[in-house]
Amino acid sequence: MASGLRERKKAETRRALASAALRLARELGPDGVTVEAIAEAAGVSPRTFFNYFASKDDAIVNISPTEQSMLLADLCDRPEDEPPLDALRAMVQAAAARFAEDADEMLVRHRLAQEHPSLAMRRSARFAEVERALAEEIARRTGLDVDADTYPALVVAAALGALRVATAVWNETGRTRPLPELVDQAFDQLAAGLNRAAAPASPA
Amino acid sequence: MASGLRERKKAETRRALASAALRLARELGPDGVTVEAIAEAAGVSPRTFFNYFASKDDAIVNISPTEQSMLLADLCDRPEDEPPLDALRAMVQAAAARFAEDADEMLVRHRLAQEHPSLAMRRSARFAEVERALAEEIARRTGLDVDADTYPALVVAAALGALRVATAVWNETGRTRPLPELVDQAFDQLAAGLNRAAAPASPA
DNA sequence: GGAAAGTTCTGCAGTTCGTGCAAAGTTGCG
DNA sequence: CGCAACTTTGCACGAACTGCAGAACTTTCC
Repeated sequence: MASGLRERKKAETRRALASAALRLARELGPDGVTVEAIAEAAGVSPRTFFNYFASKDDAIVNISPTEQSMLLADLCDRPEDEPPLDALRAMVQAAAARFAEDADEMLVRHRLAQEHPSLAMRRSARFAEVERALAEEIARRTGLDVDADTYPALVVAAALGALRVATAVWNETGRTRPLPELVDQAFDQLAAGLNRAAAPASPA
Repeated sequence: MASGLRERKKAETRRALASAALRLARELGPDGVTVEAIAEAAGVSPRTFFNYFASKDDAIVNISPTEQSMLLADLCDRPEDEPPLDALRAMVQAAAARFAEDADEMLVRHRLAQEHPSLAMRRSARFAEVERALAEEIARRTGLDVDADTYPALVVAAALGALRVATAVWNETGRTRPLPELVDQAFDQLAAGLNRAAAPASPA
């Protein structure tokens, strides 16, 4: 079995490194923190840091290693004949639910990314890594060619954009509106052809 | 005036560096080429390289320094009362026309990015930098709050996604269909609410 | 319990990146 | 020419990241 002490220690070390990286980055700025400092704060050697994260920025951004495969798995779980945008909406809602669990860390990361665009870039780049796999699944379902038709990659890009935008608004507005509601609103706008906003609450 | 010899030399050095970076990256792989080699191929000192590009990857990807401001300028040139998605479509068409000018280099970069995801990440990250500015312009036009409403950032994300996807399909299919047509198809799909593909040529 | 096998951690050495600084070289202009 | 503004360059430096090989630890199996 694989649930031994070894697995637990690895997971804990990873969390310790990510958490130390985030804390130090907030205190000193992303450029003020070194890998050596992160490793020391987590109680491991600097060399070990690179057994867990490929780069310093990755540790700060900390896209969970399983988040990407979960996105794909959630999409594949949807019924085959469901319209692509609806299947993707469900997938994004599932991801949003996971985000809401670590709401506090998410907020810190969001603020950091606001001030230091390089982190925002790294973050969105992480999500772009799954785009290809998701687009291939949509292509398979629709019988289209992912390399020759615009639809599969486009609908995936729009869906991940909706996730990104909804999360940003959620963080920016201090969670006055629940994240699932924002995700739904974004997907409603996509489904409506993005023709101007469906006014959520027009001011007097 | 600023159109002296100095300006011309700077532009030429920049092109020499970018072109050397791309050629060497194709021959040796992105990791096999060093800044020192790029600088030598361009006939300048390694130190000078960093006066033109912030990183080695930036030189290979080479998003023209003016491309980002051109996107924003093209959007601002559109009439105020035009529907946002239509204004963005025109902006993307203008960008696509610029892309078509350097079609050959574009193709090499596309192939490199296919094989080395880190370059693709850097590339899309470059485009993400303008998202904020574009979203603010859309927010201004629609009277929405860019931080509190999903619509402005969402429609911009979808439009840039359409540009990215259309360009990818264009490169992938060997330019059998003109880029403007692919861009139009992508925007038609967005305007139609992404509800399955508007079949371009259904198989028998 | 204890040895063998498999893994993770760690130190070390080395390459490359990227930056600050100040001197040297170029260009623009009167 | 001669001064001002700008660009290039060399130097030094810290930090990122990688390969390697041995130490330390877990797991497994007897």
